Formats: sequence, C-alpha cells, structure tokens
Amino acid sequence: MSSKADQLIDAALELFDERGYRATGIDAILARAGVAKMTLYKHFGTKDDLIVAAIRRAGERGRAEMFTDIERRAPTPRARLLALFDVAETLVTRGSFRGCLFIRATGEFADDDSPIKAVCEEHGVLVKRFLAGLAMQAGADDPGPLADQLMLLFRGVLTAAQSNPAPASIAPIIASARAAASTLIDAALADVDRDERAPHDAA
Amino acid sequence: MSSKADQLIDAALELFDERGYRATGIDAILARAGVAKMTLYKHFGTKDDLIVAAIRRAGERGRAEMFTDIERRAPTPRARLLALFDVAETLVTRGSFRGCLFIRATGEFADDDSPIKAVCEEHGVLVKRFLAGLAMQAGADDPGPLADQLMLLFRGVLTAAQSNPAPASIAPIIASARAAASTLIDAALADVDRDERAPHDAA
DNA sequence: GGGAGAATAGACAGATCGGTCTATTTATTT
DNA sequence: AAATAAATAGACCGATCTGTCTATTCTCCC
Repeated sequence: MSSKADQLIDAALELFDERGYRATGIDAILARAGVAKMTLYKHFGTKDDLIVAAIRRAGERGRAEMFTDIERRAPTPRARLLALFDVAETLVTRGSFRGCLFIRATGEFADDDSPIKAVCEEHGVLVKRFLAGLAMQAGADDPGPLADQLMLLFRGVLTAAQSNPAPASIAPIIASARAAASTLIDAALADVDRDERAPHDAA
Repeated sequence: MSSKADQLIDAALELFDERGYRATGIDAILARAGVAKMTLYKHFGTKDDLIVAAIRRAGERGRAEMFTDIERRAPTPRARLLALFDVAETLVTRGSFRGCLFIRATGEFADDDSPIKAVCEEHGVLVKRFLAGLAMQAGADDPGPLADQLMLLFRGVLTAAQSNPAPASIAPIIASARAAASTLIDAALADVDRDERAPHDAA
C-alpha cells in the first residue's frame, strides 16, 4: 500500500516515458494514478516539482538496480566495468525502450536551469563515480578518464537505441560497445598488468 | 533573398533549439519568421510536417558542415576519423549548446513512428556511412564496428554536453573521447599495421 | 462516537494550443 | 494595364493546458 504521492510519481514516470514530459498532461497522470487533482497540488506544488520528484525517484531506483545488477553479474572490478554493457543491453532490449529518461529530460528542458536538469546531471555524476570506484579497484592509475569513456559508450548505446531500438539494429551496436569497452579497459589497465608482471617497478 | 518556406524553417530551427519542439508554438515561429499563419499552412500542412522539414534541413546542413570540416582539418583517413572529435568540440563549445537536435527530437517523439524519427535515424545512418567510408579508406578489415564505436563516443559527447555544457565539465570528457577514439582506431587497424609490416601473412 | 486531517469530484479560470477561414493587399507575368 | 498567384492580418474555433476553489466524503485515532 503506497502513499498517494508514490502513486502519482509512479504514474507520472510511466507517462513521461510513454509520451514525454511536456506532452503528458496533469489530467492523464491523475487518471492513471487514480488520484484527485487537489491531492497532487497538495503534495507537489507544481507540475515541474512533480517532474523533479519523479526523475529523482527514477534515479534512485535506476542506480540501485544498476549497481546491484553489476555486482551480481560479475565478481571482479574489471569484469564489473564490462558488465555495464550487460545492464545497457537489458535496459535497451526489454521491449518498448523509448530512450533514457534523464537524457530526454535534459533535452526537453534544455534552456532551463531549473532543478530538472540538476537532478539529471547529478544522476550522471553518481553513475560515473560508481564506475570510477570500480576502475580504481581494478587498479587504474587514472580512474576518471576511464569512467568518462565508459559513460560515453553507455550514453551512446542509450541514444542509439532511442533512435532505433529494433534488435537487428541495436544488437551489433551493443556488441561494438562491449568490444570498445574491453579495449579501453585493457588500455587503461595496461600499466597495471605490466606492474603485476614486474612488480619491482611498482610505484 | 530566401523563400517564405526557408524563413519558416530557419525560425523554427532556432526556436526548436532554444525551447524544444513541443514547447515551441506555431505563433512564436510565425513571429520570428515574420510570416503569416496561412503561409505556413500553405507550405507545410501541419506543425509536424514543418518539424520534419526543419530536421531534414538541419541534417543536410549539419552533414555538409561536418564532412567538409573533417576533410579540411585532416588529410589522411585515419586522422579524419579522429577529427570527428574536433567537430564535436566545436559543436559543443560554441556557446549555448543545448543538445543535439536529432537526439532531442527522437526523445520528444519517442512513442511516435512518424517521419520525425525516421529523418533523425536517417541522419545517423548517413553519418555512420561516412565514417565507415573513412575507416575503409584507412584500411580497416571491418569498418562497420569501428564506425559504430566512434558514433557511440560522438553521441556520448553530445549528450554529456547536453547535460552540462560548462567548459570545465565538458573539456576533460572531450579529451577522454579523443583518447578513446585513438585507442579504438589503433585497435581496429592493428592487423593492417601488422600486414603492412609483414604482408606475406595477409589472408 | 466524535473530531481532525486527507482525499475526493468536479466546476471553474485564464491562457495557449494547432488549425481554419475570410477579405484584403502585394507581387508577378503576359 | 490586366490577370493570376502569393502573402497578409486577424478573427475565430474547439480543444487542452496548468492551476484554483468549494463542498463533500472518507479514514483513522483517541
């Protein structure tokens, strides 16, 4: 049994995904949530505030799922960095993928410096931080750039799938992303491997 | 002296970039273009048709600029593949970058299978085809995956900049993208180099 | 059971939306 | 100069938008 606010957020997220943020009217959210209009404006003062709350919720859920999924799929930091693209594949190939909610939000509210963009950017920062942590555990000298590179590939997969999510179109792209990630991880950890082979040279 | 249709497309593109597609009303386009409403509906039957025409125009211009820019910046196929990220840097750092018009369009009209998404996807296909051509000229055995990988990085840069275009935020990301591209190109052309060094081993 | 706070339905406001229509003026062409 | 086509301003339509308000009902706690 969830609170009215939670029902509203869930309904809003569904509709934002299906139709977009601006294209989704308050009334559609109310109808799907089965909640009265005044209840919405009691909990959230504004449609924009509801958008912010919904995106924040999506971020919390998304990161929790992503992080646990990665840790469940692979045991070592190195393998976990690669497992990011298992997550991407799952995300993108579970039917009717319509694009990343965060990228779409920053696209729709591009001129805005409202909290909407801030929440989206924060999500990206937190995901990158997680990847940088894995990269550090894997022994990367400079975890930041490697994390950035994997983020680029990840965002690339999401937007490519947003453009054309058909399996025949996206499957080879995901394969290329995985191969690229593998190459980049190898390159970033090359000196680690060398050090492991010749530890006397370690700093 | 441009036709009324061209004025409308130019005004529409400006406003779509500034405010988004759905957030831009017909009246705002008319006001900026200095054109009467009936003229718009005479040339384009519908707002959606204007959107399609505008995106198609943006694609033609964008590709022409991108391709000539790449060819002007670097002489060899290999260097031209890397120059893609000079283009990205120019795009993203010329003040008030609000995100890629094509990615934003597919995000706003996510559920649609209208011509809007088709035009956006076609643009991606044509850019990839250009990159694959360069990759083939560079001697890649399998130009497709390399082109896909560079597309992923490119899309990644665009969306990262859409989330936060501040120079301090995007500059290191662009640097990481360039480094990643270099590594991936090297990897994709590694056997070419080997063959060049020991051509007797070529298949 | 009675009282307090939530939630309800639905009317309402003001604005804006995409699109149509008419009557008039401008521009071009022969 | 006459005729044909293109563009104009602006009223208008019905629909939809976010947000407000009221009066009623529900729920839960003491």
